[in-house]
Amino acid sequence: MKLLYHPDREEIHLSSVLYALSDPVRLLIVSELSRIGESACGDIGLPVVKSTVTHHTRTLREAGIIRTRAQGTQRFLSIRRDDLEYRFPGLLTSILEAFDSSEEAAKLREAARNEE
Amino acid sequence: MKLLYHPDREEIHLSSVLYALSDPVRLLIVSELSRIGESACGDIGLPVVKSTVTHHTRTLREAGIIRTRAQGTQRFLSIRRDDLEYRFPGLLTSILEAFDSSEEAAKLREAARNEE
DNA sequence: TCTATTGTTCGATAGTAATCAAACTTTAGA
DNA sequence: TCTAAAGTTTGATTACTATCGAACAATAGA
Repeated sequence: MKLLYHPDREEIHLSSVLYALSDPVRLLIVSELSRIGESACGDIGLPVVKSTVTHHTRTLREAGIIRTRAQGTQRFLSIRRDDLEYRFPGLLTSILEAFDSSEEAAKLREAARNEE
Repeated sequence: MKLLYHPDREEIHLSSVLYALSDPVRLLIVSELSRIGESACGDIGLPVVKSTVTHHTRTLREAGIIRTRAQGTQRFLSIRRDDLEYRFPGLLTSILEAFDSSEEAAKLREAARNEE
């Protein structure tokens, strides 16, 4: 397996983080990780196919938002809370609160349920 | 002159806001507006040509982040603080604090000075 | 060893976007 | 009425991206 690149704490850039979080599917991924904690890709209900999930998780990982840990055939994802809080205090919290109370989140979660 | 579209408070969406703020030049525009208050486009020192500024200010306006007021040949820009705070409490503050203390901001401000 | 599971890679498609230069519009003021 | 100033529009370029399906790789377990 390829080595999974994770940027150093100091190499996490605001514009990349905001870009990564500007996609609804990626917001849903992060919101779910925040809600249920570390999870395998496949355990997160998402309204897109596997290869698209890979694309999004790579975007989030390379932006420094999530950490990917390989175990067997699975990839476990978790939020890099400490690093994000260190770099951008309060940012993730306000974004997730806004997302979780949005219509957009509700619609996506429903789309994900219908895909199952 | 065309009518300038501004989304209603309730039509401001998180992903559009994050997308609009994921561009360094647009972050600089918002940061400058926050620092010096309402300003004409041309009074904000930016490292890009006029037509590109128009593009970026339209993106910010259509995302609901800034308001554009026409007066004479000028367009005065200001941040929609109340609407943003209502929709996404704490978000803009944490983004601007992160940006203002970043290397990225320093570099852009220097590039803008050299363009003058 | 064979197979099912989990996720990645690759190729294609269709859409979007950041940038610039050049031409244009609108307005203020001489 | 002319002209200069401030932005906008348009067209071109270049680059990226969200998505899917199909083929692939790696691993756990029977």
